[in-house]
Amino acid sequence: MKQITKYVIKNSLKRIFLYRACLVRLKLMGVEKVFSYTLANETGVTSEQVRKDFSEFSIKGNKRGGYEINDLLGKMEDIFHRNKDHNIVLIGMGNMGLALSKYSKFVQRNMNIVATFDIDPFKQKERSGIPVYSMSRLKEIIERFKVKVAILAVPEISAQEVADELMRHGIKGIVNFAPVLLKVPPDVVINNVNLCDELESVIYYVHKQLKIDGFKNLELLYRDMKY
Amino acid sequence: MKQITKYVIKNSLKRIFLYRACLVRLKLMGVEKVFSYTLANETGVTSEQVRKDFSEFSIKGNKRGGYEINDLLGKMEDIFHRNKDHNIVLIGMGNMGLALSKYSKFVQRNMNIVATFDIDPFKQKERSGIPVYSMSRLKEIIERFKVKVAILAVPEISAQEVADELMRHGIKGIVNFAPVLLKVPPDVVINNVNLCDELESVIYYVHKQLKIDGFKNLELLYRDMKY
DNA sequence: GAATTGTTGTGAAACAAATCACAAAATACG
DNA sequence: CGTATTTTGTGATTTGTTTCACAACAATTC
Ligand SMILES: NC(=O)c1ccc[n+]([C@@H]2O[C@H](COP(=O)([O-])OP(=O)(O)OC[C@H]3O[C@@H](n4cnc5c(N)ncnc54)[C@H](O)[C@@H]3O)[C@@H](O)[C@H]2O)c1
Ligand SMILES: NC(=O)c1ccc[n+]([C@@H]2O[C@H](COP(=O)([O-])OP(=O)(O)OC[C@H]3O[C@@H](n4cnc5c(N)ncnc54)[C@H](O)[C@@H]3O)[C@@H](O)[C@H]2O)c1
Repeated sequence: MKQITKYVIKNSLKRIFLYRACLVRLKLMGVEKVFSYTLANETGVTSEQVRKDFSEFSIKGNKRGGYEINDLLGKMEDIFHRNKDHNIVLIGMGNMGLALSKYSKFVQRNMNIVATFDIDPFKQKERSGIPVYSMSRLKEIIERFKVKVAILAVPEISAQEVADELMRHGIKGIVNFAPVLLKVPPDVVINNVNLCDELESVIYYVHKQLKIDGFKNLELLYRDMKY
Repeated sequence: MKQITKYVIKNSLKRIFLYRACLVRLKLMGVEKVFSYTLANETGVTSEQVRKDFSEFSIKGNKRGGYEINDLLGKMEDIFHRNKDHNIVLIGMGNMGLALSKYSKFVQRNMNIVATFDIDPFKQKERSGIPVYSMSRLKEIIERFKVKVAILAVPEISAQEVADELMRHGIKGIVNFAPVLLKVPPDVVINNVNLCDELESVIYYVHKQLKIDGFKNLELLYRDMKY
């Protein structure tokens, strides 16, 4: 049965991403050990939060000694299955698809866009090193590269239809840039990225602050801000 | 004092966005009234949640009669300050910036990218109808158009420096695509969009599901999914 | 090697969000 | 007009998350 299953990324997981980015930076700077409050300062959370998050993912440090950055990063690689490569397909080579296909950070994190697809024959040529195929080759490529995750950058109107096809071929996770809620069975993970909403919510909070500043009522403001 | 102030968009606000998108669709289909459970079904939440959210934003319906779609949309326009236009600047006309500058949905929602900026002289010409200026004209444009919100699509390394400049000229909200935590005073709203993390977390949840499926342990799975 | 210091790890407490349960209101129907 | 039905709105309850407080422990000092 297909239904709407919005996927909400847990805050603790989001924070783990922050810690990792921070650890990578510290490591580059030659640092070898961190304390929970170091990470806390760098990422804008509290040190208890850091330790609680680590405990959720069963990461242990040494009392008084803090955490070994290498150990931590190793643990996190395990958590995120980063020890192996992940093959991704990207559907829709329009403005957004093209930008994403050129984004080097994906590869740096072992996420390889192995192929991209578009319905438009004019777009079906190699672009920035990654092949652009016609939709008819979707099944073949997904199977060949054992792809489980797709990026969907097609127009709103086609998104559900394309998602259905992806799932027929075994895709289990979709990052969806189209501003629609896809209907999928509960075992498929959908992560909706809605950039209009992201921009609009900043406008919302900026306006709220401007208004509140006028009233000198800071309490309300901080209730909606999290560190 | 500059510090890290991550901005977390409230879940209730995110849901209001969902409701609105749904209402717009229903209106196009000629529907005039909705019940909380209609919206709930369409957006994958519960009907109590819909009503609680509405009550948070002091939206009232009529008992038995449900809600008038036009009323609701009007209320929401107020909430999001959509009755007036919002001028936005975009810094960094690389891959991502170019895609964003061409995105028509921003304009449809009264968010106008009035100008874009890039440090690279080769990029400083008109592109897809929007002017691309050199950074030296930032102050002038921000003041002329009373811009309060910016989109930041410059490389990681320059992000903080550019953010500082934006804030010097009065910018109060930033949608930041660079994978760094910007240090800003607490009255500035930062919304970090980290697409690597978004993709990686889908991989994370997909893997978790695959593993859990093997164990036929669904309980754990659903604890991390929210509707 | 005992006392001191600094840091982790985690139960308990406080806080926040979602769900439940139902009274109140509006409408429909006999 | 009164009874049944439907849906809202919201207190009460449950569930989830963050912060607090401190015991446990490792390292350091004397
Ligand atoms: N451009 C942006 O900055 C931006 C920002 C946020 C969200 N989005 C969303 O991302 C999606 C893509 O946006 P865009 O600006 O790249 O649009 P676009 O029109 O430039 O690109 C869409 C691409 O999808 C292809 N396509 C259409 N139907 C298809 C199908 N059935 N199968 C395969 N390919 C198909 C088209 O040929 C085109 O190349 C849209 O849903 C849009 O709302 C875009
Ligand atoms: N391309 C993507 O799909 C993608 C996805 C997610 C995040 N991002 C992030 O978005 C940002 C931009 O990515 P991109 O792929 O467009 O990179 P890019 O290199 O294509 O574009 C960056 C642009 O910023 C300009 N620039 C550099 N320094 C500047 C400065 N000090 N002031 C003004 N302009 C400056 C450059 O001239 C260039 O045009 C990066 O931080 C990247 O990590 C990109």
